[in-house]
Amino acid sequence: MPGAIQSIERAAAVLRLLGGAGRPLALAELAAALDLPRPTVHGIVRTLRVEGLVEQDSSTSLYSPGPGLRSLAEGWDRHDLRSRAMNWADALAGSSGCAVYLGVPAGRAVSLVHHVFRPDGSPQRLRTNTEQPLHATAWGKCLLAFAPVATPALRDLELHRYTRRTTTTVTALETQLAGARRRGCATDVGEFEAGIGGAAVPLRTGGGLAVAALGIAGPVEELFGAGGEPRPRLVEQLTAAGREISAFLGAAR
Amino acid sequence: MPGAIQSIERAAAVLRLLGGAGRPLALAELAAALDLPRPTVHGIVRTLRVEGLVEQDSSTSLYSPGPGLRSLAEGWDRHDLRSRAMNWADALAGSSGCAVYLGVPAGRAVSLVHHVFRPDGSPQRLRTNTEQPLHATAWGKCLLAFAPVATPALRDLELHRYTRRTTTTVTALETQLAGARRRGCATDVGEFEAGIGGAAVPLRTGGGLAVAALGIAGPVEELFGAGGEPRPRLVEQLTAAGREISAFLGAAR
DNA sequence: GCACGTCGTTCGACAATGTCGAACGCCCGG
DNA sequence: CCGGGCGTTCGACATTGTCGAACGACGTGC
Repeated sequence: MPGAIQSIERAAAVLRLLGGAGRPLALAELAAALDLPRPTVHGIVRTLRVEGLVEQDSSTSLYSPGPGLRSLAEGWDRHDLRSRAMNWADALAGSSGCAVYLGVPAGRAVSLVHHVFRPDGSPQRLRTNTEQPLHATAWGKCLLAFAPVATPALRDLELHRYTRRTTTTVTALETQLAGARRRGCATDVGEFEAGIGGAAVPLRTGGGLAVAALGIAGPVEELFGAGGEPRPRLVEQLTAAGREISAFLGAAR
Repeated sequence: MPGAIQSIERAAAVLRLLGGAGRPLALAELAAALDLPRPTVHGIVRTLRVEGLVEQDSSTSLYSPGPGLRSLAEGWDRHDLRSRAMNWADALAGSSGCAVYLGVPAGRAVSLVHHVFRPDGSPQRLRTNTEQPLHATAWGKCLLAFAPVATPALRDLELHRYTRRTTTTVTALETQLAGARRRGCATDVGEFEAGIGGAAVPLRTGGGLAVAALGIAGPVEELFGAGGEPRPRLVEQLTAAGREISAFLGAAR
């Protein structure tokens, strides 16, 4: 099919028009400039609006370039992400009673961009801006499972042993990741620090692309039930927070 | 059709993936991440490459975000445009023997971002960063003709009279613009300064969107033949330069 | 050096999919 | 109150994108 895809060409033209004209444009203007019927253009801008690449003023109904364009060009940077997720992260710490971490991929490791202390007043060390292994933490495994293109291939990881429970073989790690994908949530049962476990869910931007992991951490016996499964109440709170942050990052209102 | 357009959604997802992964990606990686057949993804990236939103390394054939993404998000700013067009503008002045201007839309006027003196050594005043009327200069009319969304509607212009030949009615201006569109080149026969004429062609970015006008200026009798038509040799040089700059700004390849 | 795997790419048939005429409700100016 | 503009929805049609199959090139491990 050596030919360009029509609708994508047209969508690009719409974006260029909106960016080039320094002011919000009406649908009819776009349609006239592109020499296309209004319903056709409307379908395109509706899609772009859902993707967050175009905004529509709710009162004038004029269209202008959306915030997603910038993030398309530059990706999400860590500070951006942190400031947007902070409110939910704090609330999650309060409701779950756990420490909360926000991790993004950084080469062969996961970098923690945010850390909320567990709200019980116990002594804790701030872990912001530290790096942790991908294969031994809930947030690391979460990124491996849901953001495969932003993380190294499994066979390129050094599966260093941190505790007795650390996973050190590729195949075992793969089955864990498959389970995490199925469940929508990755876990760590004391694999990095003995006795300290965690659970993490992906944060996704507009297109469903995972860009970060939101995790909670605490004593293993507090996070996990007898069967080794994470406690449903916590998983629910975690996934709910993840969904909300994703919805906020993601374009779709 | 209250549903998103599939191919545009997918294209956006591709762009996000390429932007999110900090490294060039292989086609197969994209296909795997999107869970789509490789030919399907190939069609999408081919289109995006033509649009300049994606680049493909010719040796590794890996895909990465293209330069057009940035210009999508920010449009072309005047300094950018100037630096990119300068080489050709200087050469055009040399070969044509005329002064060369580069104009961009600025509200109800055309703003001159670059000015090359005519190479005959005659005394001239630098016009960079001055504004001139849209309706009375070749570059202004060029923008009106080819960049209608970035310029005001004709009826919102004040058609002020500068010389005896200035066009001061909307209908006359419209027929001139139609002629310019047909010819691909707008002209000015001493309508702003008596005896000084000009000709201008649009500069287009990736999608064919006109963002600036490239013009030459000189004595009317030098630029125009007896019939009032611009001299073919000059028009040819001008359009050739415009094509080359557009190709450089433009995405393709 | 052969066979194999994987890559990016092309071809082509099918049907899913986007396109666009017609029509709706809405707001504004006459 | 009407006429004309807007953004938006509906729906039938056929255009158009999708994807299985296949090709040539490249690199690898028997």
